[in-house]
Amino acid sequence: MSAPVSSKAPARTASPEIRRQQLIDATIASICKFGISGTTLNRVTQEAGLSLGLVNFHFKSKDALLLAALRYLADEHRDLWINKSSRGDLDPMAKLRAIVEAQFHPRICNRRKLAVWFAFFGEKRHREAYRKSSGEVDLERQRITMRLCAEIVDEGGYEDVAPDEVSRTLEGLFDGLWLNILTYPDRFSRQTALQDVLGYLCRCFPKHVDICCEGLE
Amino acid sequence: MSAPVSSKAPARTASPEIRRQQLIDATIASICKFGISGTTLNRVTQEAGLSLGLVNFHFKSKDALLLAALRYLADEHRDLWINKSSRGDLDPMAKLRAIVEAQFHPRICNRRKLAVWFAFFGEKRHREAYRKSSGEVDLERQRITMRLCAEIVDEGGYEDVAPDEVSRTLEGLFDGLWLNILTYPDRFSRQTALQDVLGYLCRCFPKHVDICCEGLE
DNA sequence: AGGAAATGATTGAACGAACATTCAATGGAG
DNA sequence: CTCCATTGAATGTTCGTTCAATCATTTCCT
Repeated sequence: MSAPVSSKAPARTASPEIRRQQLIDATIASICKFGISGTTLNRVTQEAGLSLGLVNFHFKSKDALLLAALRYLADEHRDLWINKSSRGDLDPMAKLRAIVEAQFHPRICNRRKLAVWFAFFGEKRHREAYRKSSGEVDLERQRITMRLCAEIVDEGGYEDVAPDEVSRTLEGLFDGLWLNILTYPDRFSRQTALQDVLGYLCRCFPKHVDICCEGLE
Repeated sequence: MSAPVSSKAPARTASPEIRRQQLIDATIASICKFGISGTTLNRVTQEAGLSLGLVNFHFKSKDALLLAALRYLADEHRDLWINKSSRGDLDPMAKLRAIVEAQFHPRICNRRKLAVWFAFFGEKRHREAYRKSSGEVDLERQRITMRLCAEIVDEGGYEDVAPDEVSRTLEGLFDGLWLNILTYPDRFSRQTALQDVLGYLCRCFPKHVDICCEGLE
């Protein structure tokens, strides 16, 4: 009856890993609602149901907590496309499409998480923290899309397509459509964004149209 | 000799209009360096060479100052394309190109001002202020590009081009390329951005290629 | 196994720095 | 003299960080 290890026992004390994740989740929720400057340690710990002092125990400082939240999102995003884009059984266009779909996957592309990305983009100080922490992921993705485009150009003999131009355009589309989904959700959605990016790729690589545009509309 | 109205007289007192513009300029400079949350009234007035109390005299509050700075940028931006896009002597593609060129005009597309845009995008509270203050400008531009695309489609008989898709893609490219220019200036520049957007339009409207891509590369 | 020390996790009050805003006093122009 | 612009010290609030005290769990000894 007084079983202490019951399934619903809230566990007064828990492992650092669990507490760190709880705090990261609460930080993401708080940044979405109040922005980085409005995210106080009081709010984060309240959202997590923990006490104020825990943040500086499990993290060194507020900045360290913010960076941990950013790193968590960056890793979650990268995991979504890095596997498919290196699988040997997929052709270049399928890999490229996998990267695009990862960009607008519901787990990544939702108001809660988009708000965090743009919170870091919004101030020079945090933007530089972002570059140091996750800039390599962006560069890696751009390099991969550029290489995939080069392979597709070879396959299809697209002489008028410059892989570096396409890769830059894709990077621009990813961020810009994210921002518009966040700011104008009534005009931009995950679905229209996916359609627009794949539509662009269809114009670049029309002979691959059956691959890149299947299942749309 | 003791001329009081000399050219270099710093003018201890000035008209509200001048003071307001001084404070707006200083605010833009401060937001670029320190972000919105790092923009204190002390820093703004110090940057402007004025005293602390002047802000709440010429503006109601810090928020009102921020909104005035945003409105100033939005108007400056809109002025750059609204005229050309409604001139009767230009064909649709020339108008469309004028809008694209305004987006990456040096007066608009520089680190100082891009930083302010994304400062407002970075937090829910400021993002909503942006929507109320400048959201209509974005909607207006998207409507115009959509209408221009429809006219170009009629001209060229482009049956496979959907104007709403192109207008959404352009909006995405504008914001996303801005962000990448701000974050990765070594990989993205005004020049490459202009080239990439016009390159996209060339793929949509290949029969207008001579118009939209002239003078590039 | 029983219990006591040791280790680790948790709490929230207290502190000092930074901030927006107020306002009484001062300055200068007309 | 009157009115408007200007000044900057003072005020009250908010926030990150610290830390001594408390609680829970593990370890180790008998």
